[in-house]
Amino acid sequence: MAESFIVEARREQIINACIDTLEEVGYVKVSLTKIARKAKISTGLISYHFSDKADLINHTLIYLLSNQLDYISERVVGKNTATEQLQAFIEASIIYQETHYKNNIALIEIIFNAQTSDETPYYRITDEEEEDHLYMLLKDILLEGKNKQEFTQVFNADAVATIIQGAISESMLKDLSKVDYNYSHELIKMLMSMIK
Amino acid sequence: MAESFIVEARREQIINACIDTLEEVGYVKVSLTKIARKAKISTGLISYHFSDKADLINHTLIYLLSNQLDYISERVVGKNTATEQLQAFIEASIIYQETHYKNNIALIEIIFNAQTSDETPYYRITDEEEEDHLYMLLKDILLEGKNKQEFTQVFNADAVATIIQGAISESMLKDLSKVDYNYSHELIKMLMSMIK
DNA sequence: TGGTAATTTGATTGTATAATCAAATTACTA
DNA sequence: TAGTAATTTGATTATACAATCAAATTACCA
Repeated sequence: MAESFIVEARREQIINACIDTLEEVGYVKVSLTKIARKAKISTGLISYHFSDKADLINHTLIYLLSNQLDYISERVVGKNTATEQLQAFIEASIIYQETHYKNNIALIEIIFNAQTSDETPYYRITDEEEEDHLYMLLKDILLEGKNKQEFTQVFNADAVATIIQGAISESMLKDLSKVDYNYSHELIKMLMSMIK
Repeated sequence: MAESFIVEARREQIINACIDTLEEVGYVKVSLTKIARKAKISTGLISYHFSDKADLINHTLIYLLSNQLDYISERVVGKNTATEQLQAFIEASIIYQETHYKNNIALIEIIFNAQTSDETPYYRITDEEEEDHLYMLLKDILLEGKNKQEFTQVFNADAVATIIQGAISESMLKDLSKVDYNYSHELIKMLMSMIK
């Protein structure tokens, strides 16, 4: 359907304006008026395509998460050993942050501010249904490495996956370009001495 | 001065009401009216004691940070070896999160939302003047351990300090009580195999 | 080409907000 | 005790916002 194409293009345009505005002014000051101005459309048009502000934010979150997941998993699959996969996972995660700065800021702004309809902030949700795909991918790599005897140290895969995710997130908040060492490289080196 | 005492007590009361309200409704929905209601005072009184909303948030942030720093450093000093100090640092950090849940939520809400007068979010500030006291404490422990040959592996203290801070922050977002392993214990074990 | 449905506008409505301030109350001092 | 300063109230002001909707415009099909 031609209409479906127009609708999809418009929705994506609005989502991108939402990302830009989030990066510029932050979640607290984001408004439909500002998003509309950024997209050069009227405010009513946003309401036509999204049921309300929360709906727009939700779709923006989904868009950002799937972008990030695609980028990283593309670079992990195809690697043969768990060691190479783990290395690719870390490198891709950190490079994604550097090359998709705007997306990352928008993601942080949403995760630390948006709330579900029952007022629970997203960051306080414990993934009951294991919906954190990146976490699952990471844990699978660790378990596979254990199975195949690539990683010979005794370690708890959940704990190590959490440590790795934390180490990656933390680097998001530091300006790595202003640092005199290669964080990605250091992190991989340290990790290997932990599990190999 | 008697007035100074009253003023200090009132300011602390308002700061505590601010923390409670942040934890309950989140930064986006926090308002002077709600904080005043929580403290059972009028809105005007907040304006009398703080120049504006940003000023109140700033003082609340300072209060939260110094509380956390005091708690952790109290448990680190007195330990004799760098190994013990590092262990105490990690244990205290994680226990603080579990026992001061409300403070931690309020801290997250502020750091990921408040902005300086030139609109820069706090979390995007690169600590130019090394004002992150916890980071400095952690890095000092690592360097001391290196100096005293307690930590014999080759490692970059900045990178490892960042990894540790990330691993601790990440655990803040997981409900550790719903996990079947001792994260604090696993983290320390993994770390020691990295640096010892 | 004409007509219907989809898309888009922008003005309007109701609500929440931060900050101000005159007036009331309380604390302190001489 | 009287008077002055500090503290506190709550109504008011100005501003920003999300959501709605009638009207205008555009796309599509027969």
